[in-house]
Amino acid sequence: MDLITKDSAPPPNFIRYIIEEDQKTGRFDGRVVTRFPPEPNGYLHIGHAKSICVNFGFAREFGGACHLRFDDTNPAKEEVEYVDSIQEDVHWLGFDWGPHRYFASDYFDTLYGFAETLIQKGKAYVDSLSPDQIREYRGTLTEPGKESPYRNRSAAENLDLFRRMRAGEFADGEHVLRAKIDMAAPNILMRDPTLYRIRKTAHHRTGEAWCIYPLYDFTHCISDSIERVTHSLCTLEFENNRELYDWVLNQLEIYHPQQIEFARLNLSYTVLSKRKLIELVRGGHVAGWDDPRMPTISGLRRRGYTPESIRTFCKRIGVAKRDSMVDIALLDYCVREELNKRANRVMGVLRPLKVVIENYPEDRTEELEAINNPEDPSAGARQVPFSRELYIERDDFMENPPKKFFRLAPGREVRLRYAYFITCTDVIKDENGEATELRCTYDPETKGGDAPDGRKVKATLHWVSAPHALEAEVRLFNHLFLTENPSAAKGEFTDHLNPDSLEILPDCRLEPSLAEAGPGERFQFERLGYFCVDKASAPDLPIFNRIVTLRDTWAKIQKKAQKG
RNA sequence: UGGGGCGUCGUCAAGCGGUAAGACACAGGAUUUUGGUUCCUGCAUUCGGAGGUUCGAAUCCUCCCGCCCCAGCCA
Repeated sequence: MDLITKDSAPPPNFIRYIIEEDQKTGRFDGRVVTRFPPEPNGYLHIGHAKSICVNFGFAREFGGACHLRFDDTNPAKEEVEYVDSIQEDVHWLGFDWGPHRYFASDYFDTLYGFAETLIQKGKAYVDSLSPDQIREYRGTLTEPGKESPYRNRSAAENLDLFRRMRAGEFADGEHVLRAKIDMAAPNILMRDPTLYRIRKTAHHRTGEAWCIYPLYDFTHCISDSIERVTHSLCTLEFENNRELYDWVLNQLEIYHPQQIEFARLNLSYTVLSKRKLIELVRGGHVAGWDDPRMPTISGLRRRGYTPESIRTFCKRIGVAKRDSMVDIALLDYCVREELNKRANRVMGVLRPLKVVIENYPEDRTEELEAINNPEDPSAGARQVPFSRELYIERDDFMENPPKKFFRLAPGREVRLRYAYFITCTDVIKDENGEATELRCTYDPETKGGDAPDGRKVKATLHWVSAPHALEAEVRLFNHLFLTENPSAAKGEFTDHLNPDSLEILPDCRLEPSLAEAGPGERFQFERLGYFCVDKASAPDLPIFNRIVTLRDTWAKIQKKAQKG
């Protein structure tokens, strides 16, 4: 089912205005070509999802194309593992680049040729300063830099040196190729930026073919040009690079796309920088890139988020130039919204409390009908077994209930969903005074959940028949960080990790129909939240991940009461 | 103190000279065999600040203030 086409039109934003204007004036011959250019040096996260939705979204909206291009110009950091995961994630999100999959490394020959062109035009030179010297010569934010003594080598000498760089005659760092622009430029990026460096490192695609590699500013604009990209959409931190982007293409006098910058996504209670994400993985703070607490696409996928909900989220946050921090509650809302319509309901008890119905026959089992999804009549109904011994949620019983607690308590009558009204008659406790078992009676007249005499109860509880229950492990996830913006907080961002971000409940009891559920299947556990069968789940040890809780008014009331 | 950007509700975000959309969050209420869903209702006399132009300004001008980015042979 392609839900993408059903997505309603996104709200207006400044980039659409630009594209619409270009369409009107016939700029780029009415074409719209965008690109998503990840460097294969890490896993994609929800910040990338925004960029993917923006780029593929505009392409689709205007009947154009969006290229997937791997920006693989730094062999030291890049690996095939990452290109595989990136492709999987983009597809999973629901986007298709069709035949347009490219690698910057495919352009190495062309790039090299353009570099020689620049040299011949006197617009690039081989510099032999050390990295430290280059830094010193660059000047500072307020002081101009000074020119390298090698800046005025002849074109012939530069060409010779550059060819010998390529031939491997020099060691790493001995020479670089630099653009000859202006060492006094107020934009530091224009102070003779480095175009090529020597790196005697094997590349994941080109192997040993090269020992010099082009840098981003030289590669990106030319790659866009080669691919006839029209609108090169990137994040705000590249605003300073635009001047250089334009400079290179102007010197080369080749096709010239327009670079447009928008704000990257920041999400509360998590981090979205590759460096920090890598640190979480390598530091063992999470179980891996696809740990369900991670904001990576693979983490969200394993957790149970749907691609549709992530797309909806990206549409709702909009596209603008303002630095912002989006409330993660909006992401929660987007999944709930979708799963409410799509997920079948089921009953599962996370923290079991035994209940014995004293007046219910010991040898009896009834099959009760339960509706699969009240939001979707076509989802039908199922049978759920009921018997004398049940489990209910510990939180659904209180011996000394406060004012607004409507659930089970001594002497109180409540409804068991789709079953009967029961009344608690006795509480059996352990030596610590902890309730271990409830003795109850049921009213046979209330089968199905309605009392013929019209009497009401204030609560309906979920339950599972003890002898029929499926034992399972359930993993609850909470915010990875305790603070809204860990990157801005004092100390190391890892100081702010939430010690309770993962809670494993090893002894849960679920209704038997769940035995059929396979990895990736999602359900609403009534009154609790949405859950997804984990990829490591097995018949002998079913594992469910909590995607997100249901909205919980009772929890709010409790919190308010606590604050007093 | 150089250059490039950005400042509209708690959080995102429309608005582009005609008198502040929408969403999330939050707060009430109704319906409910999920304290879920759904449904109502409320929530910026004001757009970083101060001046100015105009019949009229969030939108135009001036000055000021605040925040972000740039000194990798990373992207």
